[in-house]
Amino acid sequence: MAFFLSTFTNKVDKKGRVSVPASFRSAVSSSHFPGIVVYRPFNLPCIEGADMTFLEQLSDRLYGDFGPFNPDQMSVATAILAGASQLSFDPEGRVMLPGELREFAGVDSHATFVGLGRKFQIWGADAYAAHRQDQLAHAAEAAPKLPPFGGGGQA
Amino acid sequence: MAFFLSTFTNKVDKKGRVSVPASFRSAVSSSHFPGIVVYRPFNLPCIEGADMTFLEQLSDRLYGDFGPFNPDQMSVATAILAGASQLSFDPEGRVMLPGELREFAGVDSHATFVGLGRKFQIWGADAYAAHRQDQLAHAAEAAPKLPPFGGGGQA
DNA sequence: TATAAAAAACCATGGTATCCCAAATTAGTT
DNA sequence: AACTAATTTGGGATACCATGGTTTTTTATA
Repeated sequence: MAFFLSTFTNKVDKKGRVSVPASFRSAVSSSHFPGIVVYRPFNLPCIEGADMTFLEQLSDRLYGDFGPFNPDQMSVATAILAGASQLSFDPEGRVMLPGELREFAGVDSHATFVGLGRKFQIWGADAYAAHRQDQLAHAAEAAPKLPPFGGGGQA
Repeated sequence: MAFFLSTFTNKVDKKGRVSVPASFRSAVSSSHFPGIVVYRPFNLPCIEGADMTFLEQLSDRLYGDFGPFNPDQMSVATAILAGASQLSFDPEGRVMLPGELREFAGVDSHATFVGLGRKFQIWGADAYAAHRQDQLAHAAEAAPKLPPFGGGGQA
């Protein structure tokens, strides 16, 4: 499955197109759907994205464990899948971000792509600066509280 | 098998025709039956749909899990399979929703297609807004109870 | 068989997204 | 520093999609 690293800020043109960072594009290129999938996260004012495999796994896992008619499963499916969009690349590697998500995340002239491993986030350039400060401060005190990783080593 | 994402609201014209979102159409195009199958769900005032493969798989699973003469199996089969309709597309990609289901779901001037992975729902535009609020609230408390899946957590 | 009603095919249109080509910027090399 | 390659950005032309209406075919009814 795709893996996303690093941070990139690209322009949003007046048609609403944004270049997806080249390294993100090559990360999803081997996926079933050659593009990205974006959705609205529960708690943060940003756009979240991943490759299609990520969402298919989520969906199939939910259906598989509970059958297609479990209320808990359906609510999570509705929350994430219903608000998600498949975005395919144009020949230059750009996508069109859905207007609803752009508004929600406050992405207007610039979009900041933030690699977070199996998924990534897209922020309005200004909102991200503040968010990053928060996260750095929080991480310093959260890290010692994490349980040990399975293999004994650390990432 | 077909995979449905995102939410689209389309108009129902006075003849009862609705455009099925293009991405849903291409999702079912490789299926055995080149159209959608709709049925009345158990608990929700909406129409549910999927591709033919989904229903076949549901049927196989019912028979497999319960045997072909189990009362539970029969009631589920009767509820879903017996009331299901195959809808094929007109040359422009529209279908006619069965009147009975439209009434049941309160679908009149607009139909909201909600992608939920392997299946989707069709709601009256107004009823869906309320439902989505419920689902988001419910999902927030249901999500932590779900088992983790590969990739390191959900939104 | 004739007629009405319904369903299906056909055609036309506005709006939007996508493609295609080209320029500008950035990164990497020699 | 100069050159080359890759990536990002911009804009005009094109294709696609949702929608509305008209005509033809089918089905049901008298």
